[in-house]
Amino acid sequence: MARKAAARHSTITDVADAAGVSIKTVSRVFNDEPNVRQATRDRVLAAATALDYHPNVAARSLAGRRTFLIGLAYENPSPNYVVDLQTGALDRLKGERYRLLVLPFEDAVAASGKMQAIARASGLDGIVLAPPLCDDVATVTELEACGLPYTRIGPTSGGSQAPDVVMDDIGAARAVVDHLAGLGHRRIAIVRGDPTHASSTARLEGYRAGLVAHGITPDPCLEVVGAYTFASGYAAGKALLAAAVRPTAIFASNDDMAAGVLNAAHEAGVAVPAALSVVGFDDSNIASVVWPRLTTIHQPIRDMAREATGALLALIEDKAGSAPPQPHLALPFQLVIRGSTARVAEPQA
Amino acid sequence: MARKAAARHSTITDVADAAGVSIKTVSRVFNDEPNVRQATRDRVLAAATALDYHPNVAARSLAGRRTFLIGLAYENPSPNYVVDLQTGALDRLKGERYRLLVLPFEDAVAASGKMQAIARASGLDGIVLAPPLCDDVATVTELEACGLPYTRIGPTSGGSQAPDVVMDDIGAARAVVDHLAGLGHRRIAIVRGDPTHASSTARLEGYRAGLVAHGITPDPCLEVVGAYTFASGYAAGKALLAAAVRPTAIFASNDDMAAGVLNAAHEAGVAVPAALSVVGFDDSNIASVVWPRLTTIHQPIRDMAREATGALLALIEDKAGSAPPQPHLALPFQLVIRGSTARVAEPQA
DNA sequence: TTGTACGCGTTATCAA
DNA sequence: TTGATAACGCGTACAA
Repeated sequence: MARKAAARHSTITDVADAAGVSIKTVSRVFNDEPNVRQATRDRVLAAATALDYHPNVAARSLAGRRTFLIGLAYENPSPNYVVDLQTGALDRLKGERYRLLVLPFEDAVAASGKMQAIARASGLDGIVLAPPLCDDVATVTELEACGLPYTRIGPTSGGSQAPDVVMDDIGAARAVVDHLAGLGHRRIAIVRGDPTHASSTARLEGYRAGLVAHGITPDPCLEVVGAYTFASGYAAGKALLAAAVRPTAIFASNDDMAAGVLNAAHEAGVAVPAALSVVGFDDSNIASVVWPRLTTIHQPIRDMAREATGALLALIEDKAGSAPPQPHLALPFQLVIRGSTARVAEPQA
Repeated sequence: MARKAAARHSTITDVADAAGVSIKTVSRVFNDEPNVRQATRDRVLAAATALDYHPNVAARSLAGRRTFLIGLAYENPSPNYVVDLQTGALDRLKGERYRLLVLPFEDAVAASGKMQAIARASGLDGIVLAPPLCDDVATVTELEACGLPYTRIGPTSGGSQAPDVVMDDIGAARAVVDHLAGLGHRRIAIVRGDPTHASSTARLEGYRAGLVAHGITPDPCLEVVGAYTFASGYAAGKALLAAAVRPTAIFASNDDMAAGVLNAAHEAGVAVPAALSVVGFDDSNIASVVWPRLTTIHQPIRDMAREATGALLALIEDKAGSAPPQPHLALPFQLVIRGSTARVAEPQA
């Protein structure tokens, strides 16, 4: 197999010569700078097309001191969530010169303190931090210190000047409890997410507040810890359904765990939603795919990623040092009622 | 908010000065080149650490004529599949200097013929082509012509010199039918995938061959076209179950569609697997999350992506022009039997 | 509106 | 085992 010796690509000089102009003019054309006569511009473009010229990314990066590369850092076990994140970011980048590097981490601890090194090694102009890295203190302070532009998706912790996009997790969890209580449920259990994720705590808080608002005293026995994975939800469901007094409703802190609860219920012969209501969180793909389809909180992950990416671009382009236009953005959640919740069978006193 | 003027990073020159050597020596150290005395190497490394030196990616790319960036191009509606693909590729890249750019396409047609431009605009050293782009003639011939290194995951079409990693789709589909026939099923339906994907055709072929091998005549009424999406599987399931004579088993060409079939069955009050067996394909996350869990074909997507990425690296590094060591690799599938299949209720003559 | 000259931070060549 | 120096292709002052 003869690998052809990849005929050297034409450069800006070639185009300049062919068009009879200086390289600076070619540069102007390709950077949409003003002060180029239309005729000249056309000539350059024609020459470029004829020569199949494409600006060399590396040279541009070196001379321009920017790589047009941004990173998306996350640590999440849910494929649906991850793809939504990526889709949102990529969406915003469409039509821009920026490219996206995905940076999945096994666990946030592994990334802690190494983000700057990673950014430099990868040549990033900026980073979008998704949960739970957005709440990692070491990462945030490091980024803050080295001046690398970054934005955060769904952070809970403060201590950062960076723009972020959030959703009201507490309010959303309350809305879940409202819905359930409205259906007559009083023994409402929660399956928490990974405790190291701030969202896990926020949802627990909203859950408790919701209960209290409905005159129900939070019961520690009804709060079981999961890990945002299907398996952890399954285990939690099994445990909850094996209890002497079963809950009539289970609120899982994400859809994957809710699916696990659903499976546990099926195995135990507990009918959903007739004998047990189940609620998820995220409205990821999985929520519409299990049976019955999950009542859940729609979290606008794509939109959040899109906005966070947009804010990052603004930050990067912002040479003047003027404050970013939208430092903190809150996107609304939405309770999506599907088939996994119903009026409680035997209302309890 | 005072954006700090990002104190200029130290360069190779700084390190060279600090270590009392030439920049070439520093370069040698950072590129693991031989012929550097250990003492010198240590001195350089110490200086680099002290100065917090990180090689500039852009400069390396420009001078070295390689970006250490590879692309992963795909067009797939299933998040699970996509994440598996990415994970496999990233896996292989771990510890390497290469970085990964994800290139999702809305539809292969949009990418057709533009791959080279994209590669150049993104500064790619090479590309991994996942289905269905791996079978796009325009893309392959274009890549072949411009000499950009690429490898393919699961291609069906030939006409390419590039290394690829495949799985025996036909054999896998036959194995599904074998399993079903072994359980006494004779009215076995298939939900096909997107007809523009080569895998769809291969699985259909294996399905038919399997039937014939068991003395069953393929029935066009039992072959319905889907699109590899949950919704299409749901629709297909509804149609199949509404027929006068129902199939006793449905083989969906991927898990997402199988989940759709499952939902249709639940809605129609058809018990799975008691009254209907359902089989998926891929063994993606979704297969273990629905109820009952899906009997399916485990497709080693991560492994395939890992191998294809490895082959790409070999191709890129291969300056000598020697033939790639493993041009075509076939990875084995595996039939995973779970709860969605069972012996047929009323065997038919 | 256009062009000249320099620098960006490496790798590569060749000599020492 | 090391080093001087020329590319690499493009952006940016500054000049014309």
